[in-house]
Amino acid sequence: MEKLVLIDGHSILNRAFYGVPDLSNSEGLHTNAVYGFLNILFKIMEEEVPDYLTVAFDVHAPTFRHEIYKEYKGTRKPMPEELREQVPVLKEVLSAMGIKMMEQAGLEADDILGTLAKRAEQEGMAVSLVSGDRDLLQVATDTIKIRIPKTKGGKTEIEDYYAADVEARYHVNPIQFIDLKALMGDTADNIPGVPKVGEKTATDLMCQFGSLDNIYSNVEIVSKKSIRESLINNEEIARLSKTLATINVDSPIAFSLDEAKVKDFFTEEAYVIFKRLEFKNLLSRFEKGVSNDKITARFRMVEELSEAEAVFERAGKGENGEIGIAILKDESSNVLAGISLCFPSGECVFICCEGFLTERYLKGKMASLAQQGSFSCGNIKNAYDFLDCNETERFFDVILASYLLNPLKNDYSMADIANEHLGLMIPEPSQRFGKTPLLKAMKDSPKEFMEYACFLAYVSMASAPVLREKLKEAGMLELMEKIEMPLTFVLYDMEREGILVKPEELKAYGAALTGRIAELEQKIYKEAGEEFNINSPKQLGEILFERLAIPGGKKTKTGYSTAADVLEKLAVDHTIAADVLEYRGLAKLKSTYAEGLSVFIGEDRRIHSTFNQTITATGRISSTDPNLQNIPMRMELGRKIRKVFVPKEGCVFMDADYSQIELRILAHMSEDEQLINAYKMDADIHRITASQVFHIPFDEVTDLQRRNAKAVNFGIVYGISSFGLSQDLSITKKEAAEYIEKYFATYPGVKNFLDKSVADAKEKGYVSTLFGRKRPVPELSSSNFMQRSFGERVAMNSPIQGTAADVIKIAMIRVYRRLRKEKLKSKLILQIHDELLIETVKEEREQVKRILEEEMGHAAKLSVPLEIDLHEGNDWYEAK
DNA sequence: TCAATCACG
DNA sequence: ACGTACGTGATTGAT
Repeated sequence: MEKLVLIDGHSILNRAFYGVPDLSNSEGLHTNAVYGFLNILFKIMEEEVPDYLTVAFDVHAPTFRHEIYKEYKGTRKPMPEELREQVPVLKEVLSAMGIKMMEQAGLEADDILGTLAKRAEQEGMAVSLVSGDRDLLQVATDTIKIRIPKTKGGKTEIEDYYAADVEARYHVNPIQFIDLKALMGDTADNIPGVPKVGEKTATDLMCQFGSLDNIYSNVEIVSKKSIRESLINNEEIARLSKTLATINVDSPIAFSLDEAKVKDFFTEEAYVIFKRLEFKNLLSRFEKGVSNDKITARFRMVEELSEAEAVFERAGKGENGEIGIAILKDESSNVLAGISLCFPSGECVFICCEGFLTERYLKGKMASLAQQGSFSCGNIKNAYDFLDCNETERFFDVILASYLLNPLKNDYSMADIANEHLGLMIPEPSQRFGKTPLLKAMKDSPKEFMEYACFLAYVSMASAPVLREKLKEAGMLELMEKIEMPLTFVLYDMEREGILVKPEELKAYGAALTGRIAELEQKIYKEAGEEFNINSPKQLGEILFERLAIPGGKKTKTGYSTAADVLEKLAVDHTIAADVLEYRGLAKLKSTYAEGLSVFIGEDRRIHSTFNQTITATGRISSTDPNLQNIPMRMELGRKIRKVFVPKEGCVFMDADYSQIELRILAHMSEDEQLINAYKMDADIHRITASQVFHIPFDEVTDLQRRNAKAVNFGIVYGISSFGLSQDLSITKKEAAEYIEKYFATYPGVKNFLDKSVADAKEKGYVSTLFGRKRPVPELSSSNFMQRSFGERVAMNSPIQGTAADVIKIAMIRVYRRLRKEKLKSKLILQIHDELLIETVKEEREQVKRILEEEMGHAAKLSVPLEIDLHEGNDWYEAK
């Protein structure tokens, strides 16, 4: 039987766009959607080997659906620019590959596809219809198969539906599926449904009545009153929706099967385009061999002890260049799958953790190997369990390097580095193995796993010199070698140490909240006059602003804002708002802290957070699982949680935080004389600011003036705007603008510096810290005012916040090294942006205190002193 | 998976 | 005129 494959062009392109991570060629053209589309296309072609192929597109022209329903959106919902620009590119590619495309004014792709599918079926052909859109299910039959590609855990899996599969999944046949959709509606296409009817109800109705017509013929026997009424009141809508949802399988289309005949895709023309789009691994399809083959040919698996010995011996002798390594651990069980090594020659082995090659053996070998030679790998912090060695100078973390080169990405992967810095295309592990755990993947497909493991080591080896060169060019090599790399081991050690907590007291803390929460809950229900979910902003908004009709209207795009600042205003006149605020506060403490933290307490009664080094745009570190950088502090009740964090037996906590580090950095970077002098006075900086800005003697500054000055100081660091300041101080925009003007008149150097930062960012596209860390500011070239303003604030803030991050990182490394050098047992265990917490052995108190003062105080040479506040205590509460 | 909220610096 | 402070992460409810 001959076979026709039909593809819904826009819908698959759309899926590919959201399923494939951002990708651009060197011209800055986005290519991820086209790339993803081609991958799906090739996969389908390999599976189906069809005789005919056609891709259908929608046209930018109204269809009959718009004529009968003007709100109809069809598939023309707003498309992000990054996707829109890829549509013509895809068409160009398909045309070069000799693939038949169809589009016709007045018809949607659905109608073309449905019509062609039915015609082909009548001609006795098998049809596969590929779309991301479930609407097409209505044309499924025994010979027309609807194929819906899904990105499941990164892997493209295709769901197939013949008519029987539709029934199995939706309990209705393909024809009934139209009625089902008419009842439910479709937000994407702006097709209205019957209110109160969702998938569940619609399915029940269809099962009972069989069709929309039949439902309305017997509407009086619909059992649920609310549903019955909704159906009766919305009959017109339901019928209209049915018309809109019905695919026209009898469209007037001229179609020549001959043009759709599958030919060889890999034409000269296509080659040129693929090359321009930089689809390197697709290019290989034009040649005999695959380009990755040359690399993978030198990969091999090691399972024998003798072989492993030989590899380690060779690695131990040192090679002419860095050795790439990768440690493959199963995420959930933390069991070692194996280790891969890649020699500078490109020769690469995966040593399987099996038999005589035990975890302990491999660990020992790697640890001794780490004593000498140079290594590169990704996420080295996770490898230190195997390389117990803090000589970070010889190590190079390619993931970290790639973060420094562009700190704005959401994630960093070896596949990404391979693509960006080596021009290779290798699959992400999720694409190879889906959600299968590593250990299982290794057992299921050892060859594939070996290739994956070796690629990790290979990419580390091959990309390290490239990345090092790029860092050098960007002036960030020293930042990498002197700060980021040494910090990896400090963070590793902090994670390993963890912080001791008292589980019983944490539990008691949570229990103490429960009573009051229940009390408030009842009180709020009573005030509202009904029970509802207080945690739902949607329901709360409806209660406050509709049921109780409290003025204070809309704010967010989805509905009413019930954020704290809104409720605080309402609380003056309405007890319920005050109660909700209190409830929220307590609920937050209970869920996030009391209960949230307790699940992270280990068998050693300590919490081991993860400190992430490649998350923030500015260079700060972040803390997750759990986040120990946002433990309550500002409110007394919340602050009490800190009492459960305690030093171990024989220790005290010593906590040191920089005093206004960001403002001091501003003083230094701006070289503003007045501000520098202010800091040399060694007095309350906000009071000095108030005194200088408002021209009042220092001793006569009122609390209000000080508070205002403090807000301005904060505002400056955030990238000042009169609106932001006016919000913070509850004053008018005009008054705020006056404050800012006065501030700038007092500190002209600051104004100059901020202006220069923005101008610099506009010119170069990035801003830099004192230590050379860069942050790109792409928003500055946006045509959108909002985005551009944001870019300006970022340009003002990032050098300051980023330099502060650099400084404390330097301090951490210095403190860490001093503790080791002086052979102290005290441990650095937490960093909270401008603060370090040391679990200090009691006998070492004086030494640790001196170390903190010296190393933090001298971490950077600024034109103003770096002062720290030091506190000691028997728990974290006392030590702050 | 996203939006809203709120904890921290 | 546009409509906002900078940087994070966890929890919750709704889709």
